[in-house]
Amino acid sequence: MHHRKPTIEDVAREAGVSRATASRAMNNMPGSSARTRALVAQVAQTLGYRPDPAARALASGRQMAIDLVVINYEPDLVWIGGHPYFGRVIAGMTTALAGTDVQLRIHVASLDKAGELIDAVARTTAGAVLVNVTSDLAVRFWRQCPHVVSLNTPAPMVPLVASDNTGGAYTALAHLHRIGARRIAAIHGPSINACATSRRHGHRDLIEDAGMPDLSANGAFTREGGYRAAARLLEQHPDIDGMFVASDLMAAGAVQAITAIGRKIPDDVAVIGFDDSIAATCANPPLSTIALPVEEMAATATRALLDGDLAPTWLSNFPVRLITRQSTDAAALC
Amino acid sequence: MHHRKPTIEDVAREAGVSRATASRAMNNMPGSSARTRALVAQVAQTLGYRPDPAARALASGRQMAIDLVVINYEPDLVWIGGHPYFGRVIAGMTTALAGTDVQLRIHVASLDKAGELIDAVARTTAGAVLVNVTSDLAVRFWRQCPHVVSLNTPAPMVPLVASDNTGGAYTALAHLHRIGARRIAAIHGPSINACATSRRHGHRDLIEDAGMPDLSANGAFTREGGYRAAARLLEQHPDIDGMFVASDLMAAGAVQAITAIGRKIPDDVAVIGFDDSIAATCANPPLSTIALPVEEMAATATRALLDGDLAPTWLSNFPVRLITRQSTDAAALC
DNA sequence: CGTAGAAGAGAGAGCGCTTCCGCTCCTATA
DNA sequence: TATAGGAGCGGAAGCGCTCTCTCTTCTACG
Repeated sequence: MHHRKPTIEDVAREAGVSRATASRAMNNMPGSSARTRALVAQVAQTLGYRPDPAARALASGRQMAIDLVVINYEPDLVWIGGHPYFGRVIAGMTTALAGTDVQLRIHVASLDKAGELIDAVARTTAGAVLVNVTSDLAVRFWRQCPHVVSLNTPAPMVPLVASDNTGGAYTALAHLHRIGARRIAAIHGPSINACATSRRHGHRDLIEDAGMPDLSANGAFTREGGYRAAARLLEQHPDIDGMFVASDLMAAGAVQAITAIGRKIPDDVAVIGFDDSIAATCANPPLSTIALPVEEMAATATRALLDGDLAPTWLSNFPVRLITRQSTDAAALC
Repeated sequence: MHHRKPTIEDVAREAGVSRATASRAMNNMPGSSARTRALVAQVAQTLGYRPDPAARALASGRQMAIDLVVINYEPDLVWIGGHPYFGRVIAGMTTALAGTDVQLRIHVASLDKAGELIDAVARTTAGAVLVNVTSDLAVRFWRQCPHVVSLNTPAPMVPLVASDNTGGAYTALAHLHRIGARRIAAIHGPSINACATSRRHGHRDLIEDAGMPDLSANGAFTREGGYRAAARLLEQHPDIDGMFVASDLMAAGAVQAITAIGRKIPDDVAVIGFDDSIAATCANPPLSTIALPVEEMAATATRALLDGDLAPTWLSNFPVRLITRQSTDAAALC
């Protein structure tokens, strides 16, 4: 037994055939008899042979990989696990990649190591999707590797797949207004986040159009952030009858804060979230929200990468959709 | 301008140096002057040169990748996005991989394509973590590539990283019993799922020990499943004063069903979930639950793969932890 | 002025695999 | 029986890169 891991050469020698034949046999290619095929398979098995993916990729010229790069602003990596968004992105990319032999690789880094990661991935990737990557880092990536798409975060020159966050926020607030809410509070996300900023704009647009006061608070995109912000707002403005929350996770917290002080949802306070993530359906009552086609967006980005048709300023504004549940409509089904 | 993508050869020629020099310069290796380094970088830039990862991996012998294989039993791939578990697994693996130059690749397939995927990945991987992969498929994988760890699903011979699901369920039910619940209903997960089965055992153990009746229902691991099962149970057994639900996602649905008919949580019915996923904190009131160290388990599995110390029957039983929130303790902080 | 030593650059041998090309041999057909 | 066609296999040329070894040149010191 050698120490070195067996190569196809070893298999061929042991089976008494040529490398070419061994390769054909193991890959079930035409031009190899069932007999040899079995023999080679047998030898490979006993030798514990595993083809080297790198060598195979190099020789055959196929086998690409697309990279998903996620920057994590929170101190704890666990955040990734707690956030429903990434799973949806992965699901979308996986769908687009199904059937191709392109692999999906995941890279996550905290903000302080983001630069390193960006450079490392950009050097070697055949194409990448950027999630949560700030504008400047996205540009840095693009300069090293133009084969990249940013998800939801615009950056100069970098191809972008985005959804209509501004319009979504406007729609959400319009819905609250339509069902009669006039004292509508808003909880925004961190301004470092491009989506949060767009949603803020949608909010501003509607309250201007409807002539309503600006009752805003800010928080991190977490349940706790939503809870605290909502509690504070309710204290400052006891007459609030509607609440727009820029993320379902925060909205779930807001719902808890509202019921904790004995207000009824939606009768006393109607609440609407954003994202249509799992947090929206798990909240109690379930949250009306704005659905983003995250999977579809991720799939589109991936397909663009595969096809290579990335116009320099290519941009795609995915439409969002209002979902009505019990947090704004008591009669909605559960 | 050639059609073919530029190789290091092209860069070297264009820069008037040898391949070796170009390689050294671009990889910032010692033995190359700042002058050449700049020149080569410049040429590479204008040529749009991107090193071929496969060739590089082959030549250098480094660059591994670890694969995460997920089988999706639900009809819709979106499920992956909706389920908090996978994000946590990825977070754990990422943590373990940080600092190494080992890549993380993700593979997802539906049940009907699972066999193909298993074979394809097993043929080429340097090591894999199996999530949600049934026992027989895990064995099939292991036979082709013993460098594998199954997460939470035991399979003969396949190295396993599991948590104490049975003990967790017992603990959860004991907690309900301790706070005074005597008519405790249970909602179990699908029996195809190994975790669900273990939790079922924990439930059976406790109701036997405590001499309580078996008020059980089954459902898929979804919010809807939990909602329906809880509604049914409450109708059949109006005197229920506690509910053990085998997953937080289902428990979030159960909470909605309970409050929908006007019962108070935890005063009328105390509820406890399982997983400590995001669904637990988003529920209203927030759910007491059993926390699984999913990230830690995934990290352990990954490290084992990296180190290569996989004893054939290696097994690790991670302890679970009771988390108390308002669904069993009205006084708990939010 | 002579020589040791270091530093920079080039030649070339692989890494492990796929695949094109051509050879042999076996079978079916005239 | 002669021969075309095809199936099965081996030889060998790479795929694009890294890295060791060798050679050249340049600096520094006696």
